[in-house]
Amino acid sequence: MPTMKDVAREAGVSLGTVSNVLNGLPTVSNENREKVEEAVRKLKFIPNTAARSLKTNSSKSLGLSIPNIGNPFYPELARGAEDAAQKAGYSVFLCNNDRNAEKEKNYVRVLLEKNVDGIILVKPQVSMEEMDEIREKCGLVLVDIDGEVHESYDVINVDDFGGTMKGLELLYEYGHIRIAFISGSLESRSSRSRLEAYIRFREEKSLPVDDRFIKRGSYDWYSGYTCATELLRMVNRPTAIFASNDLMAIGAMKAIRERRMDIPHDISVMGYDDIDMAALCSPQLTTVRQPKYELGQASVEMLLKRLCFRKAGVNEKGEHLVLPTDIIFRESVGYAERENGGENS
Amino acid sequence: MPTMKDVAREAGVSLGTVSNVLNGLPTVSNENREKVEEAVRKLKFIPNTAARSLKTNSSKSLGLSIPNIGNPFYPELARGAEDAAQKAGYSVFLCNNDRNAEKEKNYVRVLLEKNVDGIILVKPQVSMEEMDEIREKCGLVLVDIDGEVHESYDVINVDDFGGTMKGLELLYEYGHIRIAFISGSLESRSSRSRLEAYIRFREEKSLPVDDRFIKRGSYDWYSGYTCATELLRMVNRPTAIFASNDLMAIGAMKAIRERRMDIPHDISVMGYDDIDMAALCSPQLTTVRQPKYELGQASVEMLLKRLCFRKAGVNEKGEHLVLPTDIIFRESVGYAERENGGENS
DNA sequence: TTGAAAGCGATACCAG
DNA sequence: CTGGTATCGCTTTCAA
Repeated sequence: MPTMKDVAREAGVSLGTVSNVLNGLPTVSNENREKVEEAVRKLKFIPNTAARSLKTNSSKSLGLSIPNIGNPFYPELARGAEDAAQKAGYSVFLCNNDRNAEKEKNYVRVLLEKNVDGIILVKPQVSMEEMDEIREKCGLVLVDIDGEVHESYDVINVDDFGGTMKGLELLYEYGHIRIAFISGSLESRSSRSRLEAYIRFREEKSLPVDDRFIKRGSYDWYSGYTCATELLRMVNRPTAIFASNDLMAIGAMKAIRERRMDIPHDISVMGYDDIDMAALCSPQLTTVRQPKYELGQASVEMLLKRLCFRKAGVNEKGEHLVLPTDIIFRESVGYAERENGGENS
Repeated sequence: MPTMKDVAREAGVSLGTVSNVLNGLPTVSNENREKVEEAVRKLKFIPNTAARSLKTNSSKSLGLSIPNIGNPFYPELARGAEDAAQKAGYSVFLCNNDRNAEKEKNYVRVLLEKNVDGIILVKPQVSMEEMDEIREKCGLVLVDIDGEVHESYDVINVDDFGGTMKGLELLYEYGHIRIAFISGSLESRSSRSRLEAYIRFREEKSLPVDDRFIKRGSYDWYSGYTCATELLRMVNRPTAIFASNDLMAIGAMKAIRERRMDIPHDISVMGYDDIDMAALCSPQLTTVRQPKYELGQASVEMLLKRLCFRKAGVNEKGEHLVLPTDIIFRESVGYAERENGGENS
């Protein structure tokens, strides 16, 4: 492996000059620049990032910790992050923690050892103290956090409350009153926000809240399947099911089809996320779209901004971003049957 | 950020001793060991990998280049790779190249700069010369390669030919003769193997090869959809469709349903890969399972083995592994209608 | 504009 | 068993 020294020798200039050329400093004569570039090509020189990193104390790499790469939501987010990072000359370590706090902690440690310049924690599970420790060593951006956090932190969330409201509003416009809600595991803020929106919505519309219409799943398709099965067995069953994510909505549709009911004629289904599968299943799923790619992109951009501040020594206060959602109307939502229309009167 | 020097001072020992403790060398007195460990804890010391990497010329990290993280096949592979790497104390850089040769080349460069110990190229597009250059600098494992490659390379493929044969055999056992085949883009070895298997199968069973039954898709669901649409418009349409991947099979099912036909009663569909979605769609897709997770795992293990050889200076010849496939029988395949049974006689 | 030299933080060798 | 020290490849003063 040729080093800069070899390049310098080959080009007949000094080490410093090679460095200046490589870093694009204008303070090099054209003649020397060409000689160096020539030598670089000839030797197939590749700079050693470890050495640079050691000297500059910056590795030009970021860490991205996500809960579950098996959920199609996250690869999309990761791709957004990766693209944004690459554009800025950074690489990213993708860490899949399987929603396991231990694993997450472990990865953080590894990332810190790798000397990453910053870390993005999606659905972080580490404690406040640990976050503070991380921030002492590198930049930190929190995505989809549970609970409140000091305003000095950089945070990005998606507007779960608003998105759920919009989704429920759509069902309401289609005449649905008996709307069931399949929630995700309530440990996470986003799950709670969605559930809160459901409850608030019923209050605002003065609809009775029947607790039997609220089911608790765990974001995998099978839990959607079982929750829906219970819902369908009720004597006065719902005319619409709002699931907290698409995977559960798809599981619910499966349960519905197995009971030989038609979607959306007999019952409407609405999901959340807009994963690829939502457009692929049949009927195609009407859903609340989360800006997945943009989320990844925005977190990296926010992190990069933070790194600038840190380098400049400014202690800019934390940014708090909330990304909006859209409704994607497809086939799985239709008008409620008349017979159910008067339920509430 | 505390360094080993700080730890040494805090513990009242020398730098060398700290290093020995950190690396678990037995040549340290218990007393000193404890003093050092105490100091490490107190200072929250985290070793700097860049420095270590510079000295040892090993970064304890690997690069994994995949074609498309949006295809659910690859996250699964990536997870297998990551788990195996982590177990051995390695981290992995995930690089998504969007099936773009330029991007892939770029990533290879970045990985080399990062001083990764090895690179796994899935569906590599780089030239032979470039591969050789990579091998000069670090370990290299090729997964799912196109065409032949020198036997000194480490290669892992999945048994596409055999898997396709098994799948077609199943359809045959269910009485299907008029089997259509939707291929992927033929630039890749795996696609070609699957198509070759189809042709061979027809020869072996002495079935006529009707070229209109062979469609060429591009591995995304929409191409499966359009190919199937054409197939269904034929006067003497197929009784079964074998798609080269699940995404296309699912697209095909969509086309079939839109024509109000029943699966598998009117037509059977078979996929390839066994992505999560295959169990989720309805009817559930019968498919040829690829060992995705195992593929990632095996590539890392092979790479690690190669790294051992390299370190030891041995030039062990390349390993060539072919992973087997399974048939996953679900709902989308059924018996062919009698009327078609005699087609071939 | 260029070159020489001092480190960055760890490892590993060798003398004690 | 321990401590001192050269070294990895690069960046970054500082003098020439």
